[in-house]
Amino acid sequence: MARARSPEKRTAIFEAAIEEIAISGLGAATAKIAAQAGIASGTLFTYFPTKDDLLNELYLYLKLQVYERLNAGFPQKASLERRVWHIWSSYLNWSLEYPKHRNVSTQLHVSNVVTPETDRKVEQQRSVIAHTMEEVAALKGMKELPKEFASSLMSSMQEAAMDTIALHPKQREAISQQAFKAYWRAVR
Amino acid sequence: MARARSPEKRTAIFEAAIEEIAISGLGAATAKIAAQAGIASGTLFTYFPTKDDLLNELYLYLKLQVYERLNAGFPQKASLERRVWHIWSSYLNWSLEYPKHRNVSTQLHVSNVVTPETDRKVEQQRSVIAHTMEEVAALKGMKELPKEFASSLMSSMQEAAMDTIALHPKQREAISQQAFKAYWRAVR
Amino acid sequence: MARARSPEKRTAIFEAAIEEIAISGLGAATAKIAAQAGIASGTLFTYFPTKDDLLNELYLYLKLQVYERLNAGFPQKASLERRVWHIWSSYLNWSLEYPKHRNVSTQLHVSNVVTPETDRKVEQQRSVIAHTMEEVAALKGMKELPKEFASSLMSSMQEAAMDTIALHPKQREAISQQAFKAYWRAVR
Amino acid sequence: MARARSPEKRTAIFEAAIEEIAISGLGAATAKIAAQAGIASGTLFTYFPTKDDLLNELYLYLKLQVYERLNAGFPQKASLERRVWHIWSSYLNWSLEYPKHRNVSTQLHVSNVVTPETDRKVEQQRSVIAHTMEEVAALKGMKELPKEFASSLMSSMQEAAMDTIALHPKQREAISQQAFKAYWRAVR
DNA sequence: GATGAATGAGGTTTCATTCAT
DNA sequence: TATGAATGAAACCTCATTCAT
Repeated sequence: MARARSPEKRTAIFEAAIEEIAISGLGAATAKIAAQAGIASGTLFTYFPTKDDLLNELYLYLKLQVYERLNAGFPQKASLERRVWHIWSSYLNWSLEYPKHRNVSTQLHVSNVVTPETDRKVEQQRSVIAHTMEEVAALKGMKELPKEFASSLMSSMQEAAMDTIALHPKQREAISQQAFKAYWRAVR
Repeated sequence: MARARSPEKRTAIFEAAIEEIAISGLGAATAKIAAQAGIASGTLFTYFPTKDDLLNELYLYLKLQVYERLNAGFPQKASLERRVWHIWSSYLNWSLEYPKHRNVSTQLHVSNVVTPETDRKVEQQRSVIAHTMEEVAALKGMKELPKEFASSLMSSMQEAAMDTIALHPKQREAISQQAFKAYWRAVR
Repeated sequence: MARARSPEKRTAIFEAAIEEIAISGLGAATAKIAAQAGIASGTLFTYFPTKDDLLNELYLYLKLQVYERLNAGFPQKASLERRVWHIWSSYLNWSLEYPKHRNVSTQLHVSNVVTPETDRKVEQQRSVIAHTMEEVAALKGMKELPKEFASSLMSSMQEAAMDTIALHPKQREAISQQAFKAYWRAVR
Repeated sequence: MARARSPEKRTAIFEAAIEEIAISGLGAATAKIAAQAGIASGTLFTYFPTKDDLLNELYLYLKLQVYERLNAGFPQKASLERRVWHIWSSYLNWSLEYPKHRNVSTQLHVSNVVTPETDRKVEQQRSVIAHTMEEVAALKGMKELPKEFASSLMSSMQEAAMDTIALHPKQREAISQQAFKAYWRAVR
């Protein structure tokens, strides 16, 4: 499959897919996605051979976007707590800025369309935070638990924080900080 | 009088739906669900006028099942920590015993098919644990946060625990207990 | 097919069918007709073995009702014009009183569900007016035309009158009389 | 550019619909219509989004065909009687040449599927004959009646003529002329 | 490469009819 | 006899994908 010509169109398809999937779920019609992206329905298939391919690449697109955000301004030399706070707040802010992106990301995660191959590719991009999270996993609060738990715990606690922020949008910053403190108590 | 509508068949449809949705997602065909339930394709629609109705009632079915479990043997008079542990372990055990139920419950939760009406009905059944969770929300670790956070945090930490147990099934009991300790540190 | 017990229910089914067919056309569901008639859906089939049977008997029911109306007070000994006027006005009044009945009657007439057998039965009831209409067919205006034309002409001119009355309901009586005069000019 | 939507296929669908509806009524299956038109079942819906849309456009198609016929060779400058005769005979000939078209046109007219919107579009095409029919409405026989009656009367008398011709096809021309004379007596 | 008409399998839902109660 | 749950064929419509232009 020759890489398709216009990267702008590729991105437009992703953004259109996010829009449509947020409304109609993963059953969103490719024709609607194409229309929303401003291209013909057939054109979509010159960029992605299959709807499943689109969905997998979309998952990658969403995840990489998050990791790029985490990389940007990552305080390599700061204390562990400050580095973890960077990860925490970067992801939380992304989720709150792009609620549809997060929703679609979750739908894809829960569904069966994401292949192990795709999961592996995502995993490869985690390197930036992987080292930091390993340090967290070695802290007293986590050391009796498998090392994956610290990461899993962070994302799930962020879910909780986001749900709460959704109900009290004005207290966004305070909730983010207090929830992080709770996380830090749990892991330390 | 004609044949009465059988509750067994209703349940069979729910269980069949869980089976099929776990495999194919919310797009699972009603015809397949009916076949799996051992009834004719049309019969499904004498129990649920619409696929969306089925999905909403299925969500209720799943949630109520969990709440029943929590009620059973709830230690009303025990210490707060013991009561919270009951909630924690009851839900975790249910999820691990019925992984498909949990998966489907999550798919429904993330999707747009669950109506506010259904959500309200679910909320009504939370009374059992509501009181206990309010006590948790008043603890030092949570009192700076909106009161919904304590509940939200528990279910999200359970997600993390379950994900970890999925990777290390043999350490199930240990992970459950350690993760609960982490929760308790976070809220206390 | 043993004649079903309750004639009231039979009539209720006919009236319900008229109501439903006027709304949804001949595709009206038997279940809806039954519901409208206040009986269970299965019961309908103890009165009529088949939907087509119901439709045929309904056609008969509607036609006989009209002929009964014509018979009532038919001025056997009056002049031809007065007798024709009786037929004209009786039918017109019936149609205007029961517009749904007329509509359904037309739908059945145009469709393919009415069997020749049913048509023959209807024909048998025409005897009352048959003699009078034969006299009309012998008038100067009609004698160059096949004898069926005079009857056909009358019903079609009534259609025209009814359409016009529908637009000008207040002039009902005047239109009826003027249209009859036009008819009489055409046939005389 | 992609394949253009072909007017031939559109027409083929209309003709197929006429064929099928003449046999099975308005309940004729879209799949059967598509097969009869020589296209795939789904293709029908690229031409008409809905069965109801197809039916409405079909009604328009049938009506416009008639009006085109009336326009062709309309003797603008001839006497009123000759112009009315043109309308009379054009429509009658069309109906007799295409009995299925007429049958379907009637079924659609009686049914509830034709929207007011469609009726309005049909009305717009009447301009050709409108002027002539207004002259008829001003004649002595019609002047006591609302002006719509003259038109309504003509089409209903044609119905009568056609019914009679159906029984005596060999006398077609004679019946047409005699029936027209009867019409003329009625309106003059 | 881009387009969008064409395809037909498959999805949800309806419905006449049957039959256990 | 009356009931209405059960049936499954068939209806309408959607949609991923192909392919002529």
